[in-house]
Amino acid sequence: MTTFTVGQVADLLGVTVRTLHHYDEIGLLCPSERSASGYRLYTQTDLTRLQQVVVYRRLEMPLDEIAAVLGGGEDAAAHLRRQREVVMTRLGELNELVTAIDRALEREMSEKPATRDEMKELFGDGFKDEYQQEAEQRWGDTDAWKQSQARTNAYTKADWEQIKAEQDAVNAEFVAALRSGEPATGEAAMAAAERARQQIHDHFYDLDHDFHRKLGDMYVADLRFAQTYDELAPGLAQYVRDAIHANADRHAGQ
Amino acid sequence: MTTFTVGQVADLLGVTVRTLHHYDEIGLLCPSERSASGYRLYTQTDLTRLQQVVVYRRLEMPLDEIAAVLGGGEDAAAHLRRQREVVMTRLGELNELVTAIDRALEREMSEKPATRDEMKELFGDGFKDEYQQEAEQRWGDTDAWKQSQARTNAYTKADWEQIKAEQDAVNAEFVAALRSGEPATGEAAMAAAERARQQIHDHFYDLDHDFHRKLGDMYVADLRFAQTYDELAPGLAQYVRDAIHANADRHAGQ
DNA sequence: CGTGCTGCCTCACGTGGCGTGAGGGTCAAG
DNA sequence: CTTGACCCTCACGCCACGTGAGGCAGCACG
Repeated sequence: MTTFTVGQVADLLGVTVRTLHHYDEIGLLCPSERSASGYRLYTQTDLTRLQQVVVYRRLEMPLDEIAAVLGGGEDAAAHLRRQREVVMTRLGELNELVTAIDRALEREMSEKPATRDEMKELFGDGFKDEYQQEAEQRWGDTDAWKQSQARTNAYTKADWEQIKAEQDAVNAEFVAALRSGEPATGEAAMAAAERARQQIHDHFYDLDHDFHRKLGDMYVADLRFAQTYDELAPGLAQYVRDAIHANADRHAGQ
Repeated sequence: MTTFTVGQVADLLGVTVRTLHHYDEIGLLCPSERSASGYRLYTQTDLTRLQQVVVYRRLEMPLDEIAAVLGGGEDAAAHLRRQREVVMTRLGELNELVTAIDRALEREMSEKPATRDEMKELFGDGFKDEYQQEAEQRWGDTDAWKQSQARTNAYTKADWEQIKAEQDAVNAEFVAALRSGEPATGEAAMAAAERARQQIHDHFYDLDHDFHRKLGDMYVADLRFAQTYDELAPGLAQYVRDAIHANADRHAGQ
């Protein structure tokens, strides 16, 4: 029987000598022979087994699992099919990784996190430092505030543009509903209210229907909000507040 | 200034507390404040930095390199491109591995016709009896269907393995073309489309370019096909469809 | 027969990116 | 004033080896 020493095996299968020692240590692949002077001697059978190990290893399967599947007494074809499946899923993961990198690259190229000036340009008078400070004083120690700060901090200019667009869209829905003469308790107004809530929930902080009521009340009570709304359409602030309450009632009733 | 404790940060960014401790230890991300009692307090600046770290980590970049990127010049884009290449290389390796496994499988295969169970094992969810039946209802009275049935009945397991491998190879070509940024009307994409057609033609039923268009359209229209393709790469279904049409156009023009 | 040179052996510690306690302080709620 | 959920700092464990150190084995050359 022709046998091979560690070095030869290492060259043949593209692994290091240390790796073979390691596999021997943990009992994953013990050479079936030893020379008189203690040299490891690998037979053909050892080689085929090692071949399997190498394939599994390239799939980043942990060694104990490899030992398990090789010990399971399956035929070679079963191993190969299993290996194939593992490779394919790994391929999928790597594909996702590539697209993730691509997205990161894209963002790196065009849109670094938005600066304060860019925000002002976007939101105009609606975005004021002093207002920010006041808000922090009022809400600063709440979870919602922290969550909001954490998220918005990472938003890029593009993100903000999209958020702004969504806000405008929802506001347009409110205006349309109001203009059409539908009451604030109507289906369209409630749908808009729900979308408004969802949007805050998605982009800023967890917001349930109960807390949304308080926000709605504030839109009326706080002149700066009321003014912003009423500039879009007279009476809109109150209308939005009522729609929010109606929507919250509906979800509470269910 | 709003600050966050380890637990909050961990929840927000989906890492463990120990990881934050580790990043602090190695100096990759040290919280810029500490409470009187020694609690780590992370500021928003820390959060944005950590977010960068998390992103890079998802790309399997070692921590010291991440430190280099975040600490050194602003050349994050270059690093991302390098990472992309690394991942692409691994993708290539895995593709080679797949074909190697497929060749090994082919050798292992016996000559007996494949059973239904074996087919399922091979094609996974892509092969469903109900889908087979639906296909028969839709196409059962066409020549193509009969031809396909006649041929595939005689195929051995080894045959199926090879067909699957060929399919995967063609799909890989499409993915590569898509990734490279080449349009679906490009040479590589059209070549892949032609190979796809040729393959169906060889293994299943006579398929000319005109009918191939309809198949392509179905890849987009039928969610089951679209999903299978888009799992390989987002937008692949549409890309394949367009490549098929472009290829058909070319052959019609000649 | 000695002298190198290469290859093999066995310890045994190092590495990266954390996981997993141990032992003990801190903080808000009840 | 307790209780339970957090937080702290060590410090060792894990995997799959890498990387020597110190010492035989085997073969060619002088």
